[in-house]
Amino acid sequence: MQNNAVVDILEKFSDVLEFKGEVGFKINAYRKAARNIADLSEDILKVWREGRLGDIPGVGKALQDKIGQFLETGHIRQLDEHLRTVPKDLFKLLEIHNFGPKTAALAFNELGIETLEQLGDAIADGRLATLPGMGPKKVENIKKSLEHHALAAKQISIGAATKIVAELIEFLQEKAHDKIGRISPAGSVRRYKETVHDIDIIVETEHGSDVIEIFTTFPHVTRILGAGPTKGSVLLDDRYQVDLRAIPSESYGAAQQYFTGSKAHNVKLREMARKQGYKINEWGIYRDDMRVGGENEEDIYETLGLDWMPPELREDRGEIEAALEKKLPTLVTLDDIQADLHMHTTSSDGHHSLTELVEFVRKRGYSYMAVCNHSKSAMYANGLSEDRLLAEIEAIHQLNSGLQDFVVLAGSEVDILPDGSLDFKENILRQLDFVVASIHSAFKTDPTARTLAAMENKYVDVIGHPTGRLISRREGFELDMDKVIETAARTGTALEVNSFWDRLDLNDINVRTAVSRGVKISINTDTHHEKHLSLMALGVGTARRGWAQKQDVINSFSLRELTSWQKRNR
DNA sequence: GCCGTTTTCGGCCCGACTGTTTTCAGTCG
Repeated sequence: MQNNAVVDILEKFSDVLEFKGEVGFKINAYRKAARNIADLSEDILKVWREGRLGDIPGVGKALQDKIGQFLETGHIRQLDEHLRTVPKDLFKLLEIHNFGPKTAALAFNELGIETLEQLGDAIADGRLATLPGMGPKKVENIKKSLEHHALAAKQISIGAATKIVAELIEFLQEKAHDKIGRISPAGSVRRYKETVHDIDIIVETEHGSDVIEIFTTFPHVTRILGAGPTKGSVLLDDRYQVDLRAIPSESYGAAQQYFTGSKAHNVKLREMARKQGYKINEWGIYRDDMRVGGENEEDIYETLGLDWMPPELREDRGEIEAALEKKLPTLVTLDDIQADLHMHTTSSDGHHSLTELVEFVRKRGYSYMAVCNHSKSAMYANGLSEDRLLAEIEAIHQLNSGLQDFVVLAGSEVDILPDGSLDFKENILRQLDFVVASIHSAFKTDPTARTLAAMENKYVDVIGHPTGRLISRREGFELDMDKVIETAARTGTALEVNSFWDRLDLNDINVRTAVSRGVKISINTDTHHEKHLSLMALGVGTARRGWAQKQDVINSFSLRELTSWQKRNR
């Protein structure tokens, strides 16, 4: 799919326009179009070929032409012309904090600065300080940002971010318990975005300075970026930026709404407020300068005639329109989850024995689970031969006979082989209670056809991590998601939302398309160690971002419901 | 550059903070 490439080039185009001082609305139009293309689950090449580019919101005549040029030739003529007259490394320069497009343009025009090295040199020899409007503090801030740029993590995984948030909230509740009331994550962490840029937390307090002072003493703080009465900003372990905002009670809800975003959601909400004669900011919602709400988040939405909506929906992907029509989905919750259906033990590459794992899972309050160790071709993961698998099935039956109110399903994560066949034959599959089929090798060998073939098998219940992507390391393989979803719907095969922070596969967009077409999903942790069991929250967050409801999620079913859903029983 | 039960032209979200200013531009979220 070229979607990412199109998004990338439109963002570059908008950066160039901004550098050149083009009016903000035009710059915004490019960014808006880029964002809407990023939200597509379809291949943009297909959309273009079918002449439907104009159906994408924010893509008008001019952008249709430019996107078409790019898809046809790999270039946009107008952008290439612009690129001849901007710094060589413009996009890297613009990543430097405190060094925005105006400053970059000034530095380029006056000092010829085109690269990060040249910027560093101009700071060192004092030339940057000679620019108009440039004082010693600005130079110092740019210098620090430039140094920090190499260190800082570009994106933080949601797994790392939620862990940090939990630790920080616990820290503040302990050290500042007499000074704080409500406390909550905000920003993209609260929306369960798969990666986040920084971490936002808001706290209800009348003692902002004190609380922020305490915040800066959190053990992992390696740098204090700012600490005032309403906002503190720190760097943890030289990597993770965390912002804490101290908010008085009457504005807590407005601030929570405001800082949760997304930006696109808030912009649309504020446009709507304007039309209705209201104004929204982080302090409250106002009518003719009179505050009409802001203590609770619901105030903002309800004043505008909308139902409150879960943060995971707030991406301007139709949630505001749905709220207006009172048609918001009732999203699946962590409490709905009754089972974990993809877990490994020491038989293949897990850390716990069968009995240990079952104990850990029971403690989480589930009512059943499936053990799905790797199959024989997964050499690297100590995959089970037929004999070992049959022995494991027997062991699980033994275990079940001694359990009350809990059932262990004998399953397997069966490799989908390069030729599209499964790693176990039907005589084995038939003896399993549950089958996840996954691609683990030969990613370039027609993954779509192999996935479709696996779904035609009546013993395959779930396709594991369908696209094979690893968020920080590799793109998913070329999968025709449209065909996969169509076949999943027809055959009654579920698609996995693998909850590992580096997978989250399917992603939110694909979940949305799948459930809208009647495909079931299975939210699994792929647990190899007891500590992975809590990753379920990330999978549920991703499913919620894809508008999944309880009835869309097979592991929110009772065991009886699950069994009657399985295609082998239909 | 996009878009329309206010508009085919004239709108397009809002505020805080910082540093450099003597009234505001730039950056950020």
